[in-house]
Amino acid sequence: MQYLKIMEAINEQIDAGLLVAGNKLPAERKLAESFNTTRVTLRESLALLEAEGKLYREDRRGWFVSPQPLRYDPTYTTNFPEMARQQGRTARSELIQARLIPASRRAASLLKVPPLSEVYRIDRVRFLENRPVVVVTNFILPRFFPGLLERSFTHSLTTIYREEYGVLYSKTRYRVRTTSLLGDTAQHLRATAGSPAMLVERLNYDQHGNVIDCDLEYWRHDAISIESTATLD
Amino acid sequence: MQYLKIMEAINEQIDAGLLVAGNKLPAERKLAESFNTTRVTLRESLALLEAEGKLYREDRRGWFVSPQPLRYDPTYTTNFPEMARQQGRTARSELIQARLIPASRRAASLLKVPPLSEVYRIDRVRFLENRPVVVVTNFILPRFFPGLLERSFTHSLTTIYREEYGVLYSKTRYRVRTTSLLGDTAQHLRATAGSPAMLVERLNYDQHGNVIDCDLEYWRHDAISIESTATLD
DNA sequence: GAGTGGTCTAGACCACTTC
DNA sequence: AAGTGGTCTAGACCACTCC
Repeated sequence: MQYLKIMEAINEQIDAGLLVAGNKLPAERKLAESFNTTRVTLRESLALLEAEGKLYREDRRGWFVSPQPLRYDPTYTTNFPEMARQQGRTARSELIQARLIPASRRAASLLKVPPLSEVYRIDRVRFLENRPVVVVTNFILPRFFPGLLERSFTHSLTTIYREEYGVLYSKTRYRVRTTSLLGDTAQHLRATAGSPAMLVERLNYDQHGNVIDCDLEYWRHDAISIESTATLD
Repeated sequence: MQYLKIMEAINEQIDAGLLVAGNKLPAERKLAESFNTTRVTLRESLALLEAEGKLYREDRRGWFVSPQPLRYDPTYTTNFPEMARQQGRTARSELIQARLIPASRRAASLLKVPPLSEVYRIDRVRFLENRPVVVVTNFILPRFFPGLLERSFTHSLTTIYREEYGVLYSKTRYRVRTTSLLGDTAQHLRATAGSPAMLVERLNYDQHGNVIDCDLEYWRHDAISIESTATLD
């Protein structure tokens, strides 16, 4: 069980601060040599550290030490840059696309509309300290937001909802699962296909109890820690 | 990218119902041969399906198709067997140990007591349909539950709290992260060291607002889907 | 006892990043 | 142009499970 020993050795170097958050590790061949093993075995150790959220990979670019995860409370409406700012982080979003499309099967089932109904779809990538950490896809019911696509998306969606349409989030239903990154989602996050990820799905209601939109969030799983408080009955 | 194609092929067989939840896959060598590749590449595909939660591994026993995940709402106090029953699942718990010990660093920090304060520690494994899916460790403040260890643990902790000590859960603070299974935890779950996992930490308060206990739950990550509803302000 | 999964070796080629 | 990570091959041995 070499690979466990190598994992522990690298782990200790991280905890001791010899490997700093955000920094790149030496090349795999060099690491393999310094641990006196082959690349295959070394990569097993690295994959383990990736699973634990201590390291992450950028496709073809190498291995990096994971920064602290962002604490994410699904019961808050706070927009993303604001949430990041409260934790002393630097955040920004990039729009991938915003279009009117026939709802995907998953979106239709969440929004409880017939399959292929037209909905707005907005895709964005969000960055923490210039690292892409989450791809967010919103599916939005057009009847509550006529002309939404003509707006600019420089403000957060919640702000546009509130200020231009008088719509407030009042309730959210969320689900969290682990999955892996594939295709475009992986690419936007600079991840290798198959990297472990966290999927957060949310279904949002307005102040009148109507379902207004849902979102699918694919997170680099080391970048997020889901935290919340609940009052029980 | 053979391994993606193999992954898709196996995925389709699962979706088509050719591979049934809970069933074992053919031996790795046979699968490798039938996909005309080597074991190393095949195992990459299997690991990917494991990351997605479609397959799971039992250490040295082979690969199995994952059953539906249990929907887990951290804001409910419902005990585990009851929660499973409501979803038509068969559940049981096994006690690993129950002792009075000096609090670990993590437990002391969560419970906000000095390091090495004495606390009860109760470890249990929980099964769904005879598959071990989660190792739960409770750290309990003894001053609220004198003589707790003399009780039998045939009932759920929440029941003992309520009926024998008049203590009710009123608030819970929870945190969800991905991690990997190591050491004893892995063994209790029949998992290979390094298997992906979901860590749920909870800090529980009684009806007077006192912290009474905390728990660390290491889940086979394919066995759980965290779902909840929140009302926003 | 046969077969299986866990682990490891020692290479190779390619496409991409980086300089 | 050099170096790197992504992917793949073709083996091997051991400890364990299962019959």
